[in-house]
Amino acid sequence: MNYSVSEENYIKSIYHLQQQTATVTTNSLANELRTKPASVTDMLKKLQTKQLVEYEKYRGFKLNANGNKIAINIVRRHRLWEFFLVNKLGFEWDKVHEIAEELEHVSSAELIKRLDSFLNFPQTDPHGDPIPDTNGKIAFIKQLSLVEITVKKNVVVSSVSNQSPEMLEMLKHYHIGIGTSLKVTRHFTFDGSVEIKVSQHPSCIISEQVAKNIFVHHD
Amino acid sequence: MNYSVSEENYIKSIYHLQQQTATVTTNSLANELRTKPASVTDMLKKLQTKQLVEYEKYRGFKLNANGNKIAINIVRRHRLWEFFLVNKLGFEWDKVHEIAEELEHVSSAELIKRLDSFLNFPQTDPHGDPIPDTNGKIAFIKQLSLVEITVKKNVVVSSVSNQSPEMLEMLKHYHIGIGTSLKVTRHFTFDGSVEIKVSQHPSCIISEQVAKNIFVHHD
DNA sequence: ATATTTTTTTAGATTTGTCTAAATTTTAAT
DNA sequence: ATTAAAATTTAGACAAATCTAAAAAAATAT
Repeated sequence: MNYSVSEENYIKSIYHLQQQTATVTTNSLANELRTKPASVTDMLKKLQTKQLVEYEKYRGFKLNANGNKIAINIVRRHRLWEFFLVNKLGFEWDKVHEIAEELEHVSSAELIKRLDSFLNFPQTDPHGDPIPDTNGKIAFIKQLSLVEITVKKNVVVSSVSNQSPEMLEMLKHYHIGIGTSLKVTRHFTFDGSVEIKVSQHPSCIISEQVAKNIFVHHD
Repeated sequence: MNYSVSEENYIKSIYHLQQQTATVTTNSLANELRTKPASVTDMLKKLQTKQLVEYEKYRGFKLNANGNKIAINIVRRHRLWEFFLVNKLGFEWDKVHEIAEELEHVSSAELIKRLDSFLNFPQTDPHGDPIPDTNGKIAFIKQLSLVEITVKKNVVVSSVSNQSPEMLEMLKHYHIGIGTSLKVTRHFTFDGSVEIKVSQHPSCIISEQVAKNIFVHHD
């Protein structure tokens, strides 16, 4: 089965919202897709007849197994393209989302298979999010944000949850990117800020607001 | 200005048909786009109000300067993607058209700029067709088909006008691809077939029907 | 030159995805 | 437990792109 760009966007958005709340509401989806609740209701009926969602009037909805599989495949395409854009075309990671949003809808499975191979089967996208494999399996990486890390352990930045240009600017300033090794040297309880040490650079202090968005794993 | 996928497909098809006949008819365009003449008339009115075509009722139509610029840009995108698919992802050249047909509508100019640079500013696509530059300039390559070539001159295959899998199969058998050096050793006047010599391979004879589709330039 | 055929356009309908405004249902508040 | 507020759905409309069938114009054949 093939789905329209619009259908795919709905499926993907439901998938993303489900990561936070098991059941998605009409309003939250309308908000995510920058459309109107009435449009969501219309599309949801369609996705229901296509057997992609479980939907009960006034009760919210969630993807069924079938819908989930399709969502994960879209995520896979999206993240592979993001990897391509950053690592082959040299885009900054805050510029690729919009373009990958378009590329992800190109429908050839053979294309994605070859792209994956060309990129050498990457495990994560430029933001550190895992790329689902062909079977839809998503590698789970136990990650903790900088505010949760015990001091003096060596950790590697694995993802950043806020992907705005403003965040990128800060990270550049702190010399932090995906894969950067660092160490938390101190937690300040007053405002929750943390002191970190990135090798080759002097220690610096980052606010709790920023630290919360930086996820790391032990190396 | 941004154009819909459908509009872009119309613009591109008009452009291609114009290569053969200066003025394009409703029927020929409907045929090219596998749609109905009535749909063509509808869209043509739209393209006229958008100032992309010169259109006179019952009289056929052609792209104006503006429409032409847009068409060439679409062709540029299409051919760059074809080059990528063949030379980076390893697709056979007869498999890439359909996929490039989708990729060409991805709208980021920055993407194409970087893709071009990543591919090292290729001059021609995998079928030997020239890739328009950023300004829409298309390198003109004087090409002659094998039936028009004088014997014993070294020539290089620059394009093949029939891009069917059947043709690709034949070309493989003859060890011919874009860039292949060869020499016409004889013309047979009886059926128009030609004998050629590809270095490292024994001479062989190809039918006029095939030879007509193989274009070469002197090296 | 007139009739026939072909091509093109118009008129009206259809599908997809969206919207506004009104109605309905659920949730929260007193 | 009612009432007020919020969320959701329905009803009906609209734009884009397409279609069929009929009408109009142009090309052609006699």
